[in-house]
Amino acid sequence: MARAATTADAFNAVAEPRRREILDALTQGERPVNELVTLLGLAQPHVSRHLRVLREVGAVVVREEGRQRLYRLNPQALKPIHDWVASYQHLWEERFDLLEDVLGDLKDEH
Amino acid sequence: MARAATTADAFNAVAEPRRREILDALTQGERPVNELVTLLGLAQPHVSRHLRVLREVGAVVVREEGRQRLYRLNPQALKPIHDWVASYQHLWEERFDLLEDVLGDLKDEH
DNA sequence: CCAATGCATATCCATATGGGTATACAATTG
DNA sequence: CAATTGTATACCCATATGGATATGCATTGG
Repeated sequence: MARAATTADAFNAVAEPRRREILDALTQGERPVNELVTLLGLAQPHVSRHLRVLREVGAVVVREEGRQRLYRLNPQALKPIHDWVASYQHLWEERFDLLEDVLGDLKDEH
Repeated sequence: MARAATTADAFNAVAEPRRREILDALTQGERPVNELVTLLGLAQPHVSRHLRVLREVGAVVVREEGRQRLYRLNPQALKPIHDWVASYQHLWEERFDLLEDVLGDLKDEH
């Protein structure tokens, strides 16, 4: 049951490096599958499958144009990830605050 | 080759819902394994394994105290994820800008 | 209408992984 | 020292999944 039914989840979709590459490529704008194949250096069927996963979690949207399928980024799908990680942000930033406090104390001692 | 050698990667560690639960629980502070077992309602071996994955990507740190192992959150490990998603943030916020523009235009027409 | 092009899907193989259960171990307690 | 407690590991099983390759389809060009 490797990663139970988590597939349809943005976190999982983005856990795959290739899929992040695809999303990164799409920040430049809409692209046909073929272009992504060239960019990623992957076999076309693989790219199509990754795109399918991304589609299923809503991270990309397709548009048909002739025999091409133009994929476009749908950034909103990444918001849940952002929200989750953002709730941890203050935790690693507190470190800085603590460090600054310590440095401040050291200064005061002189 | 399911998710090739990605295991030692924060994105992958966090793709598992249970592991996010563990991290969420640790935001309250250091906790022994047993407590996490109770909190998650998972078998102890599973919790230990999830903790191992989290340890391997540096998301948690262990401290031995008697026969207990106290796990503590290491939020810095999540920063790469935050950085990556953050680079998409302006993309979904632009939507709001666009919407506001449209609303503004509608207003101007009246 | 036939060949070519652009994609999606199906199938096969190998492997990573999650849950279950048993077990090994170290530290603590009596 | 024996029993108990807290964890980590080892195994087994089922399944999700990534890459490879073949193939099915629809659109387009000659």
